[in-house]
Amino acid sequence: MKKIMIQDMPNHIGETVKLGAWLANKRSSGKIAFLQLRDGSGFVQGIVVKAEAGEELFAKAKGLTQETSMYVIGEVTKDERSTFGCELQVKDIEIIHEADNFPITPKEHGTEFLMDNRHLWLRSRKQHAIMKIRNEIIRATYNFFNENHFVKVDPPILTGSAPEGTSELFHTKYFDEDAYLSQSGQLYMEAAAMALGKVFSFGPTFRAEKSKTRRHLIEFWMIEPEMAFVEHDESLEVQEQYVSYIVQSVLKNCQIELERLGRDTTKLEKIKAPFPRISYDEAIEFLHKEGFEDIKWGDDFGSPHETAIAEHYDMPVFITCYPTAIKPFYMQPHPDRDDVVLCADLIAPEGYGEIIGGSERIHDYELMKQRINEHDLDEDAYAWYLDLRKQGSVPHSGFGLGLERTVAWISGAEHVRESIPFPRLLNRLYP
RNA sequence: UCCGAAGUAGCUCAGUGGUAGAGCAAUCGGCUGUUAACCGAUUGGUCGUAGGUUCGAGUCCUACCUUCGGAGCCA
Repeated sequence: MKKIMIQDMPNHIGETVKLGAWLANKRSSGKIAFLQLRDGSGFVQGIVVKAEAGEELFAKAKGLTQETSMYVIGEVTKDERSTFGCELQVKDIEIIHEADNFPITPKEHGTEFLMDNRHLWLRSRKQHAIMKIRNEIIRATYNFFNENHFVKVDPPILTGSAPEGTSELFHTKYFDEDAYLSQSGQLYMEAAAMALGKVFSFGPTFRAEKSKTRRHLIEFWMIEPEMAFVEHDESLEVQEQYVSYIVQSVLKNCQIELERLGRDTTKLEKIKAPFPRISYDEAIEFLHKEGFEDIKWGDDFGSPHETAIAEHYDMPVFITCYPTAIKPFYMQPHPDRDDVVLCADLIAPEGYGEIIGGSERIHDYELMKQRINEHDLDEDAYAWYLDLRKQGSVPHSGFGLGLERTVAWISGAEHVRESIPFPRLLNRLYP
């Protein structure tokens, strides 16, 4: 007998097959039992009719506890009453392991309880769907960059110096030296771009910030492309094409998941390049018109400001050319004015916040050296980075996309903690 | 760190100073097409912790602990 997975069942209509599955839930009456089965690849309903299955099998089916693992043997039938299109007429059940008091019942639960049981919560339909969408975004990312001739490069996670002086770093020991967990691979990716042209990284990032919002994780995953001979405007085009590509991939390949999450896909269908662009200057003017009187030119935007701007569009929006003073040291100045830099943040719609931060990087040696000193950074720690500007330096740009915020936005999750399997939060290192 | 909210059964919550409650889960029974199935019964409590006010505190007061949401910071 053929052992198959639930996702392949539509190709085996009329055949008797064997499934390895867990019991997600069950409903039963005196003469018929409905087993909600899941095997990771999908969910399907198993039917046990007493008259056909016999007393013994029917009693066994009725007595199954939630999340019991088993092999189920039965005939695959087409049935329009099933949302999946087919069902399994159960002929035999071989219990592998009986689950004992599974804590996540079919009713409501609070987030704290669910997070304490994250290792089990992942089995639920909604979490399963979000993880599938996360996977699709990762798959689409590799596809997009491979199709566009980017090379994947892995920057180090243990670093000896701070890439940006601002955020807090996780400190650790590297034998007798001090070391820090990476909060961005960007500087290394710049070196890689000088070797391979167009590169991208995908890896974990660590920020020891005491942030407690639905948009923040202590450990999160970032995709950081870096492109030689690519200037600011060209980088924005790559960004909007990339984001459009992943949204369209999810729409195409995760229909069941989006439906299960109740996501309004009409909003996602509109996401197609080009995206609107608004300069920092225009954004300040816009905010004044919207009644944010306290903000003045030179201030950084807070999250209410970003949301007000994003609400004005049904697409992600670029906010470009921020004041030099509130941005990191490595950003290229605007060619026509000294007080702003060639950078852009991409703000997702529906209040999901900034999903991309990017910029053109300074490629002039003297200017870079000056900025390092202006920011009171240790020139010796950045010697290799400065050296890149002495050996055939070229204009280049790059950006970083936060995976979890993107997953949360596309899947419609309330909080980024649901968009990563085991979130690391301010007060959570377990499970 | 600051502002706000919360902590009562395994879970989600109600409880107006006077006998500790419901729904779900679990257990038992009923029901032939259920979709968080339904119906009946049973089991289940150190009311976050420590003090105080009161004849009497889950309820009022004080302190502390924990959690959640938001701000700042950022992707």
